[in-house]
Amino acid sequence: MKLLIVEDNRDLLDNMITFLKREGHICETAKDYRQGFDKVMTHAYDVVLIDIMIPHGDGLNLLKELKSLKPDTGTIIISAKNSLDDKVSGLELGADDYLTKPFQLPELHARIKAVTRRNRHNGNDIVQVHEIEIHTGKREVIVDDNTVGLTPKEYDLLLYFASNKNFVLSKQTIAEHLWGDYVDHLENLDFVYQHIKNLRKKLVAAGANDYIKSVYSIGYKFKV
Amino acid sequence: MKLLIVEDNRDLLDNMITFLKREGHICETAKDYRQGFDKVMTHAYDVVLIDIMIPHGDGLNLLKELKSLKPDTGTIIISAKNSLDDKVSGLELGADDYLTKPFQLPELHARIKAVTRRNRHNGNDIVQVHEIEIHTGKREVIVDDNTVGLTPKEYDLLLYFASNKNFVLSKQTIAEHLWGDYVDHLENLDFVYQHIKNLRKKLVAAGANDYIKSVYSIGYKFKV
DNA sequence: ACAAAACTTCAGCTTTCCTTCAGATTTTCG
DNA sequence: CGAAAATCTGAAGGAAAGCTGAAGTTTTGT
Repeated sequence: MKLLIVEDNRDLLDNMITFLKREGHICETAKDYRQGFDKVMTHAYDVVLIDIMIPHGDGLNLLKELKSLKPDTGTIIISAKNSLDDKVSGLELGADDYLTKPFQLPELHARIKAVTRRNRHNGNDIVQVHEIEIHTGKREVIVDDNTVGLTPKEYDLLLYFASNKNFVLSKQTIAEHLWGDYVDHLENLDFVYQHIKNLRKKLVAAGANDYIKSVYSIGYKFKV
Repeated sequence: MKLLIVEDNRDLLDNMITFLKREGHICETAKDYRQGFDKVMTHAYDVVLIDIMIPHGDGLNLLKELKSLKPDTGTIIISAKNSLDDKVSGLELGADDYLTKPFQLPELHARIKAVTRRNRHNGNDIVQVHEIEIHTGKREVIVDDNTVGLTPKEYDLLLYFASNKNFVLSKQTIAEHLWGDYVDHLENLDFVYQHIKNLRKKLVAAGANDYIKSVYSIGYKFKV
């Protein structure tokens, strides 16, 4: 999952990044309103975490702008104060959840998952494509009652495919979703082949159809 | 899709080209006002990306000239400043969209697609010509509920025809659109015949009429 | 600190697509 | 009608993209 964290407290930011990366997320960061605004306007994230108290403007403003332009982006407000006012205005402005500092990182993670579940998968924990079940809560994939042992990258890849059924995804887009923006500067995206191959092999071995179709010179399509 | 990028920052330009080529687009470039003006006046593009801050003149001027001469060319303004003035004047002068540096390349791509969708296809993702449906998002062509397996060139060719129904397109113009402006220096454009032939054959085999009419000594017309 | 798992790189192989070539067919125009 | 130019066609060669197994590197977990 691709996240943006708008937070100026360096220590907290580092903690969050370390933790969330370990959980398998791609993390981008912004340290103030301006950076946050730029990133938010120019890129798609699954969830944006916004600290209300950030330099150069109000986090609530950023939230408002984000929600008006990209209403289906998940948003979580983070605030130092436990003030009811902030909470109410945050949720009124369209935040999907609200977290008060200090918080436990697993709690944050749980909320991120909950928000995307509500936003992307119609409140459903399980993404199902015919015989393939993706349990997003447990990060587990099941085909015909057998769990398929996927590596993190393979899992992300499958979930990304399943969330974009029947659309052509360029190798570029796929790489960006799984590795982050830095792949733009790479001249070689061949490593994608490996994960496609391994994912295909495991799914087929588990008894699923090979829904991953290659689209010559562009990328792949998860065709159902 | 055929794009022109007017941008003097070499690094940014290279990044954009790499990315957009990977997405299957033909990219032409101009590094200043003069080059941009020449290219724009002498060739046809689906979308022109213009950096406002370019040598030898104002990007907004170029935009104005382009829009007055070829109003249906898609245009996206790129600006380093996050100034409202630029944005307003850019959009007032007829730009179809506006992007602030720094931007993420997928965002750029999304906007290019959005602009052409609005400009060329009446805001529709599906281009339909009688029994032929071109699903631009899925990169899929369907005739009578059967998908037609087209190669990249064939697909581009068909989409180009379908976007220019009933207009005579010269072989030269077609070649420029599919291969880029470098075909100007070629004395032999015979390879176009092949793709026309293959496209015709596949469409007819799928049960469609042969809308591609040859216009002797000129080129072709997609007649509906 | 070690072993296991995951990721990346590399080199060779297969497939798909594009271009070239040579010859046949059609169109135009004197 | 006949010749020249343009177009069409099938087949072959070459180029590019995709696939794969194995080796090397990094990361993870104990």
